[in-house]
Amino acid sequence: MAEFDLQDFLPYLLNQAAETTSREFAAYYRDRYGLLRTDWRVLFHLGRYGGMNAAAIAARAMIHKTKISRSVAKLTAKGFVAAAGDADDRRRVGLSLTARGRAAFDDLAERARGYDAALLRGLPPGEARALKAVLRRLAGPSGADGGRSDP
Amino acid sequence: MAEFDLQDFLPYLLNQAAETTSREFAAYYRDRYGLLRTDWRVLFHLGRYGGMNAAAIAARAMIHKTKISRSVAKLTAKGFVAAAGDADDRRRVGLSLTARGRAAFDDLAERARGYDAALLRGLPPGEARALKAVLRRLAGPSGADGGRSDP
DNA sequence: TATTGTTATACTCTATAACTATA
DNA sequence: TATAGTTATAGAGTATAACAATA
Repeated sequence: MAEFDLQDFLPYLLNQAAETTSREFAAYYRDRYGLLRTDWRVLFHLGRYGGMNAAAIAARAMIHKTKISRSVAKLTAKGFVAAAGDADDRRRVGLSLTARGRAAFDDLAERARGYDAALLRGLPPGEARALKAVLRRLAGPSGADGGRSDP
Repeated sequence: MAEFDLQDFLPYLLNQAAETTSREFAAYYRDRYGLLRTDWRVLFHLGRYGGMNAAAIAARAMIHKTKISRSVAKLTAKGFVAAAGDADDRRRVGLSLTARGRAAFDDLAERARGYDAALLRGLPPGEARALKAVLRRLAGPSGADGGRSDP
């Protein structure tokens, strides 16, 4: 490594790659369904894993509960998500997709899969898997050293 | 690939990895020098490549000129950057680091290098290089297919 | 007292249009 | 007319504190 460049700095590279690769897909769910990033993630979790409450989404998706609260309100207003009271603990709200939400999820999940494949086109399958494994490690609860807690 | 998960979606993985790996370093330049992300990138470019005008930074660093304008104003107010008029074209402003800016750059560049190395600790050097090469390709001016232009 | 979910608030990041002063 | 840089504004993303309702 001769001279250290911004193009050699992993956080910068990751940020640029994340921005570039997100742009087109984000434009799709925005233009087609009026969703923002958190909305799409919440919708995805409910579609992929079935009904759950806000805390469960928060734990699975690493999204703060305040963001989930706002996304759920929006998704409910759009008719994508239905809320049901929990008889055992009335603080909890069971969330699930409506038929319309399910249709949006089916469309978006299929497109996400195709979009992902297109991004990785040209990489041997083994390298693609290795890349994702490294990214999962980097995305884990630590920076260059110690742990971090969800604020 | 059995069931497609958000953890398998490259834009999501990249975003999470970028967030996690940026956090600690961003906290450092924020707490130590009162800088934001764009400020650090502008400072880095001036330190790494020498004096240049705003348009040159914009071209090299993929930062929009409006962001550069604000960062330069801030870096100048902090005494990190000095501006000099261009006799040939008085619209242009030659930017360069002051001694204080140079000291901050030296510190931050060294830390960036060490931070980067720490993030990649555990990866064989060849894999680290391959990772960065893939990220540079993904960060390039295309998403899953066509090109994009700097708005 | 603690937990689930909401509301309020602020800061950061990005995008765009409109402007100025020069050319 | 076109370009270098500035200012204004809005939207999107993130982080925290404080709250109501319930446990």
